[in-house]
Parts: sequence; structure tokens; C-alpha cells
Amino acid sequence: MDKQSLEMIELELAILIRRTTSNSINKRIGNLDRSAYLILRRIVEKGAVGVKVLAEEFQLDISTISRQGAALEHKGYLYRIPDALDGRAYYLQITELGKKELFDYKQARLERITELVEDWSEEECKIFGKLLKKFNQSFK
Amino acid sequence: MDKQSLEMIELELAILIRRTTSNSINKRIGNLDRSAYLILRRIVEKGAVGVKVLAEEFQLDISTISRQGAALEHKGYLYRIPDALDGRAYYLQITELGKKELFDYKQARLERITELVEDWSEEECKIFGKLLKKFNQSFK
DNA sequence: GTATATAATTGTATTATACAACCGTTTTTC
DNA sequence: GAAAAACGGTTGTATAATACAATTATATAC
Repeated sequence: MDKQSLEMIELELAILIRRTTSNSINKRIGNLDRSAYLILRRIVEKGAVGVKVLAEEFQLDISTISRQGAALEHKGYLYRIPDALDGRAYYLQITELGKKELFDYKQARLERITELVEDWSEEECKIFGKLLKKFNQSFK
Repeated sequence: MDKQSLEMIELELAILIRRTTSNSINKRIGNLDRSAYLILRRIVEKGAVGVKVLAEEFQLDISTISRQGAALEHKGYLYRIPDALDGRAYYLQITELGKKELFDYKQARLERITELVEDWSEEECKIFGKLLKKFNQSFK
């Protein structure tokens, strides 16, 4: 494998992460942050889910998800459905308000990305998306 | 522009950031973290520099860089050179130890990336690197 | 020479995370 | 069927990276 390409990926990833980790640029658009966004999105796409499963899917600690879920519940974006079969467990389901927030946030993110790739070709965007996805799938 | 590609980029970026932000996977390899790494790397490549300029280059708050620089100095990876023309300012220069750490860290990162793209084609790696770079350059 | 601007540091707050201790419920085991 | 173990979730505590505001010491402008 060509070392130069690997080095470029390595460096640019470090830069990308740093940039997007900085508070000013990224963090919060409207009322959601990235974590909240991914949780809500997951629930809309694949249905109500408990914190344990979420934590596994996101590869984060359960406590982290527990807090994020609680915050989203508090804001009225999620509500809990007790698990009929297990008194310890519950499912997090999205509210209408949550859906609205999710939609708005996604829209804002999309606009931001659109700006950033303004002068890219159709082809470049397509490939970039695919490779990012592929890269993410490699993370185990 | 094809909306689907944009949506894919948007989503996969969110996932990527989240993954790499999680403590367990990423953060510290050896004695460096990502921030330290980028600072040391910058200094090796473009020479000694003060915190203000670093902060501008990284688009972070000066105080953030100031603390990171202090931490690196404390560890013996950087040292200060007073600016002869301005009593307030100084330059941060890398030490031999710093260079060694930088090298080791970079090596470890490279290995990690190499694993992740193990089954990618040469071409895919090359394009991914280029597009990441291009994307980063768009962030202004 | 005084006022203002500037380079850097330090104090404080916030956010996202992990790990460990805990609580209450379920499952296992004998 | 009771005791022990496992489990889903929460809460306490710690850490790291960040920003913003206040401060310090020096430089520049008028």
C-alpha cells in the first residue's frame, strides 16, 4: 500500500476531527448537538430502543447514553415506554417535537455541508460519501 | 447537486466524529493526544511559532493553545524561545524528545489507519486522502 | 507620557466522555 | 422457592478539550 496516501489520510483525519471538535464551528445548531442528533436519528430510522443497545451501537459507555437520553427526555424530544417483559428496561421513543428538531437540525447540517462542497463535482461528493461510509464500517 | 450524496457525507461525518471523539478508541496513544500531535507536527514542519499564530491556524482559542503548549513544555517536548523584538512574545520550538514522541505517535496512528483500510484498493486510499484534504481546506 | 492595543496566562464554566458504585429486577442454580 | 448472580439503568466522580472573561506585562500610538 502506498505510504503517501496513508499518511495523507492519517493527517487529514486528525485535522478534520480537531476542526469539528472545536466548539465554535460545530457543536450546536439550534437545540441539538451531534450526540443527540445521532440518537434521535437512530430511533426514527430503526425504532424505539433502550440505552444498552444504543450504547453498543454507538460504542459508547452506557452511562453516557443514559445521560444523553435523560437530557433528550427532559427537553421533550424523547419519552420512555416501559418494557412489558422486563421491569428494569424501557424503550426510548421519539416525540413529534423530537422529530421536528431532528428535521431542522439535519436540514441545517445539510446546508452546511452543501456550502463546504460547493465547488466539488457530483462525482467527488458521491465518492467521498461512499468512502467515509466504508471507513466508518471498518471501525470495529 | 445530488442530495443523496450530500446526505451520506453529512451522516457519515457525524458518525466519524462521534467515533473518534470517544475516549476508548482514539484519544491517547503513548504520551500524546491529537491536539499535541498537531502542534508538534506543525512546529516540525513549519518551524517555531507563538501561541497566537497557532491558535489562528488551528482555529482554536488562544487560551486552549496556551494550555496545550504549557503541557507540552512541561513534558519536555517543547521549549520557549523569547522573541527578541517583543518582550511579551515567544516562540515554541520542539525538543529532541518531542521529535521522538511525535515520530512514535505518528507511527502508531499510521498503523491504526493501515489496519482500517486494509482491504481498500490503492486507488480508494489515494482518493480518500485527497478528498479529506480538499474537504478540510474548504473549512474556513 | 498617558492611553490603548496586544501576547500570553489564568480563572471559571461547559460538554462529552469513562469508570465505578449502586439500585431494583430478572435469571440461574441448587 | 430462596439465595446468588447477572443485568438494565442511574448516579457520583473524574478527566479532557474547549470557550470566554479577567488579568498581567509589554508595545505602540498619539
